[in-house]
Amino acid sequence: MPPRPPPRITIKDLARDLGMSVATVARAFHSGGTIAEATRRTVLRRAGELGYQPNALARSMITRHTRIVGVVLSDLENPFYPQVLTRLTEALQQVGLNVMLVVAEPSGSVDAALRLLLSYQPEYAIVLATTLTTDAAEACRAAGTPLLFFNRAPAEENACAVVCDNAVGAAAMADHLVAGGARRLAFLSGRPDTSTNAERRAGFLERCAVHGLPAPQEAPAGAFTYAAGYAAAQRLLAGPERPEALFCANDILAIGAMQAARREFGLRVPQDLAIAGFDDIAMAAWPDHDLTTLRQPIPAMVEVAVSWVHRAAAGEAPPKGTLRLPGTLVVRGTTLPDTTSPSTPALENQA
Amino acid sequence: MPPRPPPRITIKDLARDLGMSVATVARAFHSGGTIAEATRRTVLRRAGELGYQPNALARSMITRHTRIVGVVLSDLENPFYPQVLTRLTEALQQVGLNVMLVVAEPSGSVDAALRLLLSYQPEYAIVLATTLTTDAAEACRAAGTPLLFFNRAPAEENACAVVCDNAVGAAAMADHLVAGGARRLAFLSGRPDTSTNAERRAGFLERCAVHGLPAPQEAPAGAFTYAAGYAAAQRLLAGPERPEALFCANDILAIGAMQAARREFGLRVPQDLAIAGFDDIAMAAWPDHDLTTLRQPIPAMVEVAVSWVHRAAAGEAPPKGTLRLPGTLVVRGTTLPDTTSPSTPALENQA
DNA sequence: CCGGATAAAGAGAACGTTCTCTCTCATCAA
DNA sequence: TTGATGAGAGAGAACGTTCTCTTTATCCGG
Repeated sequence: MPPRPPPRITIKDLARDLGMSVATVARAFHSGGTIAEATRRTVLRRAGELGYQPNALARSMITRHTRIVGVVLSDLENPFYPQVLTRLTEALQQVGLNVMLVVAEPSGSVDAALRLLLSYQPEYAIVLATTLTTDAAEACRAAGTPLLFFNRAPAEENACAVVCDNAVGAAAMADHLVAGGARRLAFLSGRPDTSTNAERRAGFLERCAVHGLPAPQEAPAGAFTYAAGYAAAQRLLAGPERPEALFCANDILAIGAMQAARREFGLRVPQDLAIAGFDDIAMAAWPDHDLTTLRQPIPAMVEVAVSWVHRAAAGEAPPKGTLRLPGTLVVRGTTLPDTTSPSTPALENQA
Repeated sequence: MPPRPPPRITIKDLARDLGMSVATVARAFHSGGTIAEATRRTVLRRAGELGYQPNALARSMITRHTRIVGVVLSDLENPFYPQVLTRLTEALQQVGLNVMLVVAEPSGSVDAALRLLLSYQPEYAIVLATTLTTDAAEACRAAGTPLLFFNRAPAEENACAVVCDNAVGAAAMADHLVAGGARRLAFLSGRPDTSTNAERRAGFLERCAVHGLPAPQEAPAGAFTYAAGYAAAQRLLAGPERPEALFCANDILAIGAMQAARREFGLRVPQDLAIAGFDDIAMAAWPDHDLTTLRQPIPAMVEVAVSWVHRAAAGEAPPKGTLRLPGTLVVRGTTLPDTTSPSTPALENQA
């Protein structure tokens, strides 16, 4: 048994110091309740002097609101997610919510960590960049913690998710590549078991069919990493029918693929091979990559997520279903500019 | 006032269901205390069926141990820190500690967020990649929360910190650049107010003096970003005396600088200009960068940090002072290989 | 001058645990 | 048989808050 740390100053100490009752002092710290303005000021001033601050744990016990939001995360190596995590955390902090982080790396340790998280009675759990096992999801349900999937559309019907509209974005990218003159397209896929990969692929292939093109070649990278993109592109480009344009399931893959095209095959991008990604991570805008991509609407996605969490903390039931927000096509130097007249079928949601 | 969520199942419910006292059920869940093995199994089985799990908040109230560790973070855009955060969080999870995240972005909102964190009575606060205001540090002291600086060596005497030995690492890099034949060296600095920048600069300049070289040129980037590195290198290389080797305060700066050298001046790296960084982020190993750098000993740093936190949770006083762990020189393609005989003064701590 | 509002403050229960005592009862040596 | 022993279980306080209820002080119309 670990020994106890020195006791911190409590509301009782403060009340005794001020010669007031505990109830009065407590009233000074939260909005409801009737207290004279002068008294409140006295209490707060003295609290500041003594360095007293209400114990959030004790408060949470009785209010049954912890103001804790769990964030479950894997794949922080993909530069897209640090950006998301930063913005999400900041936005939650802004409304007085605290983030408890669970890193769900490779093995099945997710469940243990999630269970630990749930024991802190988080008001919401935001799952970033990963899906949960059935057991884990069930544990959340049993604990009464609503789940919000961010950037993943889970298969379950009554789950709640915020994602970029991957299919529409991928279709827009198909349009752009075709408008640049490409006829032989290819798709470089990431982790096959992710909704992001599946939706981008489906949206892309479908749009290619609409354009009357042959089915794009496919290069499975298996993971959303630079190395996987490099290797997959190497295999693809060594094939007999080299594509003219390559759409990658995300930016990191695209950057890896581009490097493979340049180094291993001496190809010029975009003249010999147009390359495009998805996400618009910061790196995509660097001059050495200058990557055409589809920007995910992170601010909007974060805003939606935070507002749902915030409203749930106020008692509102979380919405069901998957909300798809439109991304933006960002044309840079790795694809050819549109040459055809804009006669391709109109497509919504690109702004 | 937000309405109360539906009540979760408590230890009382479980005790009533089992026909046992609350005390007996409680004993089944923690190691101390005397309980028959059969009883414990019965309790745990039924708890599993009913989905009961002890409320960590209530437990923390009485044990005075929250098993919460605060992690204060800025600059998650620098790819070095996601890696650190991931490993740190995983390691803490492994020993049953939970991470509460505070993002301290630009403005003075750090203090508010930190105060919110402190109200959850974290057992430790790990400050990553940033320093705290005096007020914030004082608030931690008053709250009895020990502070651990990670990758920052604070000026205060009695602070506790784990860092890479920046000075020794920078000196090793100076040796390497000199061994490659360079005589005109330069240093590209990041945020001037950070200990990492100051120590790397000092170690580098000092070692250059030991080699009898003229004082290196200095290019202030002002921030640890790609864009800042690009711009600073552009200014530096436009000057009259172009350096032969450029040591950058971190990898992101180096990658930006390298791109500026290639694009803006058509320089070949390393023949016309050798470039080196610090950190060894994943990107440094990519073939398009292939950056010589000094690898920070993240696993060792994390291990030390976690062991301190873990021991503090067991009641041990946190150590004072700054622990400097040696990094590793990683030679890649952006610097010339050693040409001189290894006659330079010996330098410790490079393994 | 009185009775009833109303504002302000106090007393004590409650939240869901763990901790400290106390009690019961089987075991066992003498 | 008896008393000491100890394992196992129960009762109730405690943690630091907020909530509900009650009490006290103040004001005002009639």
